[in-house]
Amino acid sequence: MEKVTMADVAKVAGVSKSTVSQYLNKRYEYMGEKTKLKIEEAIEELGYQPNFIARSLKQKRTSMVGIIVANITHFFSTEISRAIEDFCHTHDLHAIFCNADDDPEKEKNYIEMLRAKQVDGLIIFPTGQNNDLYKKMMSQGYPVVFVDRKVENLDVFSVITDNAYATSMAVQHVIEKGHRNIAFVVQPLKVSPRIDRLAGYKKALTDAGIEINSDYIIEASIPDMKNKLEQLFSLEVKPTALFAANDRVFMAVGEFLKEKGIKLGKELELIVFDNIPFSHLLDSPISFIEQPAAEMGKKAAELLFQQINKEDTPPEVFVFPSRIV
Amino acid sequence: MEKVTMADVAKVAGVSKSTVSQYLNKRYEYMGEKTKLKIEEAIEELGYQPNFIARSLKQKRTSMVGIIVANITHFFSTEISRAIEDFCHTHDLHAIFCNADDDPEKEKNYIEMLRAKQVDGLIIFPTGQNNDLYKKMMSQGYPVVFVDRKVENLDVFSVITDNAYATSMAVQHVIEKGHRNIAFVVQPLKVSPRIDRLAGYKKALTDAGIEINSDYIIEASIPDMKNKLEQLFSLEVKPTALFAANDRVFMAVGEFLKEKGIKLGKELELIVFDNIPFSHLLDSPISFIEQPAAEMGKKAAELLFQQINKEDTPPEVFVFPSRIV
DNA sequence: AGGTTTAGATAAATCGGTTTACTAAATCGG
DNA sequence: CCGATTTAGTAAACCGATTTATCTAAACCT
Repeated sequence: MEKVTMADVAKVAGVSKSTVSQYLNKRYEYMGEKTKLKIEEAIEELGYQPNFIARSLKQKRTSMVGIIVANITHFFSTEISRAIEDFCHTHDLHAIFCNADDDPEKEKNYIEMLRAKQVDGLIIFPTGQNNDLYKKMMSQGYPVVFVDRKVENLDVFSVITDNAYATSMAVQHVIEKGHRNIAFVVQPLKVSPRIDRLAGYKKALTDAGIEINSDYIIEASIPDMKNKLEQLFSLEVKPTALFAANDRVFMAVGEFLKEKGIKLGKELELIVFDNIPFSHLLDSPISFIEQPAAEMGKKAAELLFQQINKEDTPPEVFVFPSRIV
Repeated sequence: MEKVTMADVAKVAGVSKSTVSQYLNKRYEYMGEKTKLKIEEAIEELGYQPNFIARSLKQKRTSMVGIIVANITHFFSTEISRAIEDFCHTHDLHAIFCNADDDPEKEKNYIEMLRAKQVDGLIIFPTGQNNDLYKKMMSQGYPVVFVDRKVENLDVFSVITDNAYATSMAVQHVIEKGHRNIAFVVQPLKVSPRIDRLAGYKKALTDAGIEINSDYIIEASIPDMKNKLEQLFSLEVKPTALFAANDRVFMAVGEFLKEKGIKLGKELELIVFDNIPFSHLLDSPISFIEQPAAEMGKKAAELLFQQINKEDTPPEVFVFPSRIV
């Protein structure tokens, strides 16, 4: 395979390892022109490629950051990831993405493996179920930023959206259009955005003096969703509007409606909380709440970068506004 | 921060570093029960986490593989990535994803940095513009698998779809429906799938005895596409069917049609080559050619795994069938 | 008893760089 | 011309593990 090491280069160039190292690190302060050239040539001749692993071991710094995404096929996540990547690229950091699949076990696994790999910091879309581990990292002063979801009782940099507010505004909007029977469909309330969105929904109804009807609130996992929707739409008073709390819910609802032949717009008004790639191509009149994924990703990366470079500021939660489209 | 090393554990447990190492690597062959326990306790007490970097340096093996994706926001890519990730996860490999943005410079950059990081192998969606570098890797016997695109004159494991065949079948299908004026829209013909799809389109027309009209073939970058489409739809004989060579093209075309108020189905038949997340929710009658992303990703990962484990088989190209939906 | 196994553990070399402390030669001011 | 300073380069320690060759003490065998 390949085994050219710094020692080989040194030998060929007729200098010491140290000098080659200086050269590679561009410490030219005290270095003769001829030496520089000789090293350059030797590197060229041997096709030498430095070994990052060795360097990292000594420097205790890998220039890598880990990103643990809850679901890599979720469009919002890839948008954020993309932004993080861009930032890292311009700051000489390398991003490693992992997919935790919303599974706390996997999340734990990845956190541990990334730390074992000595990544310089972590950006996490937390499952929220690994509190001890989170706390341990905080107390060790390890650089971490949480994205998309907040975790209670934890002093950590976070980047989220105003889930409750945006939802409440959107629902209020629908109420103003004359709707009274508004359904809210959500996956199990395990993470903060879902909880906050439900809270926003309830607030909007309450503010408008509409009673909250628990029949209209569906909390189910994706496989169970169809059944629950079946129930919802066999109520004697059917909903005239429906709020899908995220894109997966939207997909499930969309499939269901298509199957049942329920027409959007006339029979049912639909609001979706999430960025959807082809949303503007859909001709149905669906409202979307879009989160500023790019800005959020950039911010998260910035916050991590600051921590890695020991700019000591107390953890803060950054809330970005979502907008209704 | 954190600085517990194996030496610390050894000291606390009252044994030598070597023994601790054996323990961690589960070489229990010659190890007393009491020693095992002492080490276990010491690790627990100190909260010791092994340093992967150090291990990798010695073992010359990082258990990491790099995946260089052409475009991370491309749904097809994330589906493949997901499958690769799954495979790696079950085989104790860790996947690092990078986004080359279809930029040969970035691609080169990432290849070099991943190799410097000593990843055990690479799965690449190649830009096709770094032939020297590809060749170098091949000649060094470095484990590599190409995905989605093939590169000429290069003996390398590849996983692709039958682009020409699938396109040709789809176009044939449209011809059977009675269409004669079929447009083909594609981004610059820089990578093999685009070229092959165009070839498939031409073949279907020729086979059906339809003359190829170059006015109906649009090759443009996404920003230029709108203008070109404008031209296409101001021809005196407008196309009645349109083949979008991938999802980006589809988006551009979709936007254009929406703007112009051109109705799909009646005025224009649309065929798209690519997996689209919400395709089944669109009520317009669009045909999609879907590639078996999950299988392809798995296969690619398998091929890489085999190479890493030195199972010597000559490079092969695996062609997966796409299906029309 | 004396020699051979064998179980259990270890010292030391190694991986490929970085970094520190040190030396030798060249330059300089007076 | 001498001592001080600057310039150029090096030897050796180090980072935190793995691995090999070695060692010891007890068990085993005639």
